[in-house]
Amino acid sequence: MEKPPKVTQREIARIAGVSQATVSMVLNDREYSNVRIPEATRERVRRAIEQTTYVPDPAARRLAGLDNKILGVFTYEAALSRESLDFYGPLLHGIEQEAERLGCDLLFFTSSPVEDGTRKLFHKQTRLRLTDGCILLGQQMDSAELTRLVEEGFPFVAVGRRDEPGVPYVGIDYVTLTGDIVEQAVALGHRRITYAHYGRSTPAAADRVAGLALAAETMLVETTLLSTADSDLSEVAAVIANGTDTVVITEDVFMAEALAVELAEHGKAIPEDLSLAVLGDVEGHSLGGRGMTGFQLPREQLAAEALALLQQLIVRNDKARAKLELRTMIEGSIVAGATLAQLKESR
Amino acid sequence: MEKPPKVTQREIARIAGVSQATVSMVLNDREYSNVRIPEATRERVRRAIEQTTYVPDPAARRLAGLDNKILGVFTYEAALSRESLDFYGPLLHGIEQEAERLGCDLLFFTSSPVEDGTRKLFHKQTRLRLTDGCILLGQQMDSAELTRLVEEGFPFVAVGRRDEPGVPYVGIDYVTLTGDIVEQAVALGHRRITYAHYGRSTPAAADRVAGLALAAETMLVETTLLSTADSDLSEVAAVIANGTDTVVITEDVFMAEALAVELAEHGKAIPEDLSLAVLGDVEGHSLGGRGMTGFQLPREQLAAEALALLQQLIVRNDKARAKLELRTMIEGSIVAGATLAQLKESR
DNA sequence: CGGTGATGATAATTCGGATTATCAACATCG
DNA sequence: CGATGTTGATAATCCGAATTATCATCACCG
Repeated sequence: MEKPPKVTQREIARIAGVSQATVSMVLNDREYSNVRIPEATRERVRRAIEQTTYVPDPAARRLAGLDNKILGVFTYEAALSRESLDFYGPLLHGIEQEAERLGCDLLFFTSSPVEDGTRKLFHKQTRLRLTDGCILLGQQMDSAELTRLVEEGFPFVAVGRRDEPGVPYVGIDYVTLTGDIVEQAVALGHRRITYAHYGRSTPAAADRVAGLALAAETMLVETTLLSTADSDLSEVAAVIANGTDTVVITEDVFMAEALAVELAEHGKAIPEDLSLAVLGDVEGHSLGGRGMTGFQLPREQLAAEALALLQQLIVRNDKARAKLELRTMIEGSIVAGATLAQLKESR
Repeated sequence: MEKPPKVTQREIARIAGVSQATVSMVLNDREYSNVRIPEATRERVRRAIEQTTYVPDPAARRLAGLDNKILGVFTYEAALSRESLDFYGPLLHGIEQEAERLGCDLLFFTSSPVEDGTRKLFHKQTRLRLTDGCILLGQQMDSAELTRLVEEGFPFVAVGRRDEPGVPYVGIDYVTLTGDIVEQAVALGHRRITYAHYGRSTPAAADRVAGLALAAETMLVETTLLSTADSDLSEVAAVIANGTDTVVITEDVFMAEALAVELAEHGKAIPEDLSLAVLGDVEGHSLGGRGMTGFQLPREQLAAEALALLQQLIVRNDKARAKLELRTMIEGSIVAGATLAQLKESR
């Protein structure tokens, strides 16, 4: 009751009548330069281990330079709260599944200190180095931190496209998806589109704007950009209601829902008076019983691929690593929905 | 680009012109037996650290016997899948919040091998020892593993009441809650109750049965127990429909929903023909627009208290630890709902 | 019988940081 | 002036496992 004397290799060695080094070699089943251990001895060691409750100390293994089979999961804000789970849930699920497949444990950096509303990856007591590598999730990634990770050669993968050079990532191709939505709007007769967005400067947000601009140019569509960073949502709604654009595209489903309410107050019904599409995942959301037009994003796959890439970065040596494709874009798909409708001739 | 030579205390020492030992002592701001370090030297070391990107290696710290500020989270099945999240979500949220408060990271043992459908805590490569202590979640806890943890003196806390001696836990008082439900039924005129359960042998399941028995005896109520382990749900429904009991209590909300469907086929409406109550959390669930009668369980608080207790087990020395209350029961509350109704006189 | 390999296994070292045991240098006291 | 502190800081160890350097032993060969 008083002493839980932990079992070490030394203890195993004593029992089996061999040296600690022998125990280590049997355990890892390795053949070093000129070391040979006959089956008889190996067996003796194995039996000694079975007699006890020996488990290798992961800290010691790590210190000695071995893999730990621990992958870090860093989120720039709390990931497990009810609200965050909407976004992080599928990602975490994908990560958990893939980690299970790889035989890795997951370390969540919940202790990271919060500065300016976002967690800092590097701090005086970061347990980052305990992991073999790390997955980064969140919109608020800090460029300086990413760059430092690259410089230090620490294995990591960002979920979401990033601009910083050398940063490995797996992202979603919003440019193409956005183009597809515009194409659909055009096919339904629309020529004037308003994009209501948050005015964020993340790569994903930039890609949507870029996709929109590209599609507008190709398909001769006029676009109006309204940012809720400049004016609040009711103002945005007023501008739309008084304008002549026939389609409203929003950055995500939450803005779509809020905007629809505002527009209704201006007497604009969707999709009768105005079509609506969302440049984000719309699964499980609907507007007045109508399915929303938007994206279906393979978040679980996204996360799983990120983890798989991370694993590759960890296990491959430098040469093999150089050949890896560090940046992957994944295709999402369009959810037709019913909020983007044929343009009425009546105009 | 080729060499990320990690910064160690030795390197800091070289820069500051002191010994590694001095660096360590400055970092931990400790005063050993007869060691004194003047402010001037401390400052020199601190500046050297600021010049570099030094961060202590957690593996080395751990090996040297210090706290790691890492708490383990062990679940007996995958916790982050969409279905599991129903149950684990609030618990994990509570854990995350409390961990953040305590400044601890969380290690999820996703690599634990699955045997007989449930994960094993102990295996040849368990990273358990990397953590300062561990939280156990899930219905399927393995008695042998719990006992071994107790024997080894490893700090841990189970979420949910356990029978094994010496196991610290934080659980929900199902006995009292169940009694309250019965009391309510009696107040509404009911005297004959059927309890439909899964026939599990977990402590929580046993507590519900015990609470029911206790209440039945006190309040002179007749109870019938039906287990879906013995017969399937439609049979259970048939027995209930043909019987004379006026209240059905189910073990959880899922069984309640399924049973309600079956009962409807027998022409029994709830609560007109039969009252229904659930011995589990009913938040967010309803039956044909009617709120369910059942429990509201403070899952987040439960998890947070478990983590707080774990932290106490870790930081206190043996003596102080002996005085700790290792077993805590938390009170949930009753959700009145509308599926448990006044008994019609017409009988 | 001395030399040369192959065998089997161990002692010694490393990893990075914490802690203990020791020591040098200088001050103070009687 | 020598004994005794006091200050300041270092060398040496330890933690547990991985790996390298070395060393016995015995067999076989010429």
